[in-house]
Amino acid sequence: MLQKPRGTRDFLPDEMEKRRYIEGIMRETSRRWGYREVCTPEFEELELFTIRSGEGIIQEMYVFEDKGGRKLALRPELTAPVLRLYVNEGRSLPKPLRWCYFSDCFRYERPQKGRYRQFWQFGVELIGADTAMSDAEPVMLAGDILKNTGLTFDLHVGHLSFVKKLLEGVDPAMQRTIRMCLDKKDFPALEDLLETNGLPELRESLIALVESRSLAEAFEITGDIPEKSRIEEVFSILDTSGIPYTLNTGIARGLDYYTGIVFEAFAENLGAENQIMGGGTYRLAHLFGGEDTPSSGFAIGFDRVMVALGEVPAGKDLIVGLVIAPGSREWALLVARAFRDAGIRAETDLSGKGIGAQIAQVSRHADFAVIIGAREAECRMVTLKDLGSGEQNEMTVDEAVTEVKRCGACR
RNA sequence: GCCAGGGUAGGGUAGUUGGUCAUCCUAGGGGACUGUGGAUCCCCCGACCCGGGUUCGAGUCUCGGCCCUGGCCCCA
Repeated sequence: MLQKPRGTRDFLPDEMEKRRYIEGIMRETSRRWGYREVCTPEFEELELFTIRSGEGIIQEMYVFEDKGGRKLALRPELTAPVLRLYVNEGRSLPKPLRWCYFSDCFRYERPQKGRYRQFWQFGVELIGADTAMSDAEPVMLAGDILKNTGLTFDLHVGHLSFVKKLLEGVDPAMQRTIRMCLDKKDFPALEDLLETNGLPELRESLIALVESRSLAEAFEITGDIPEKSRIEEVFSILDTSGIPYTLNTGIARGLDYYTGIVFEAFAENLGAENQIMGGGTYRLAHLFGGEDTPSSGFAIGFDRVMVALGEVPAGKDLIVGLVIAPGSREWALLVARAFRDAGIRAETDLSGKGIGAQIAQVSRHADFAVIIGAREAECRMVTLKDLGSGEQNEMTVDEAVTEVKRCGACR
């Protein structure tokens, strides 16, 4: 038997309804902040993804050549495509641009809990603004979205300038290695690293910085830095907004295009892959042929959010099953139309069996049976049977629709 | 790429020191049943992950692969 490719998943209706419900919360929250949806191609020129990350990431992407010999890749993320879109089409739009997206991405990696080869990201990009407010907005929006999904999470916010200041003058490759240790809070490895590279004097200040829990503490360690007042303003906005967050000056965020604010969110019960969101301020547009443009954004690992949420009480549809006697089909179709026009999910019998068998069938999943037999068809009525209580009455279609809607409203 | 534990109908399971036609539950389909309930009864469908090896004989032992679940690495 054919199987789905490794690291991919099928979704049955029950699960799709939950996913759409949560997705809807994310979309609606973004809409309320003024973020409008964009969509980019499922695949892009390979170069779009290697241009800043190097050839190394090719082995973790789905790369292929089309019939015209073009080197293409299934998108492994969405920030680069969205910025490419901005450079191609968005430069003459009034700034700032507030964009969001919800799309699938592909990475050729070893699957594990919360990590799949096809996965969905919900993200936003705020392009063309460079103020404390524009630094803070995506952080606040990310917190708002995650909160509205009902998730329990920790939001960590940091700024790259602190660590950069302490590592001034250190070889860039070494800086990255050090930042990775800080990100993981792997202090033994950090000590080793500093020791063997003749930088032992950094040990105390770096560890103190990462452990610091207030801006004042952090600035005490780094001394004055040019971005100080901007950073203070951003965090003061976050404080004023009431969003719960933790200062974390150790956040490294994988690659180097982040410029200032960086933030991440973590959920429980996710095992090793517990990061559900990451973002920051960055500069990318110039790499894709645009002007140097300040931007800021984040992406949420949608599948991880779904895993972390566990059971989601997806709103159950109220279901009406139409029980149709032979000869009443014409009237039944009109009745079905009336229910559907009223927004009610109505399913007609397909078996052609007897009334009793149809009711038995319908009662397995529907809330109401609408019985349309010869008697009802003749006088243009229906019999509405509440499958919960067993009560049934003959009435007009309008009355039946009203009655079902009334029940739907009070559930 | 590495490590650990797994893989028997759609789901869940039994299978002895290797020995009929592989157990049971559930789900699914059909019927008993042409004006009223999810029941019951009957019938049907449906599996040893794949391949080599040992053996008279492999679901069982052995090796390799694939896949699943976690973890490491990485994580744009």
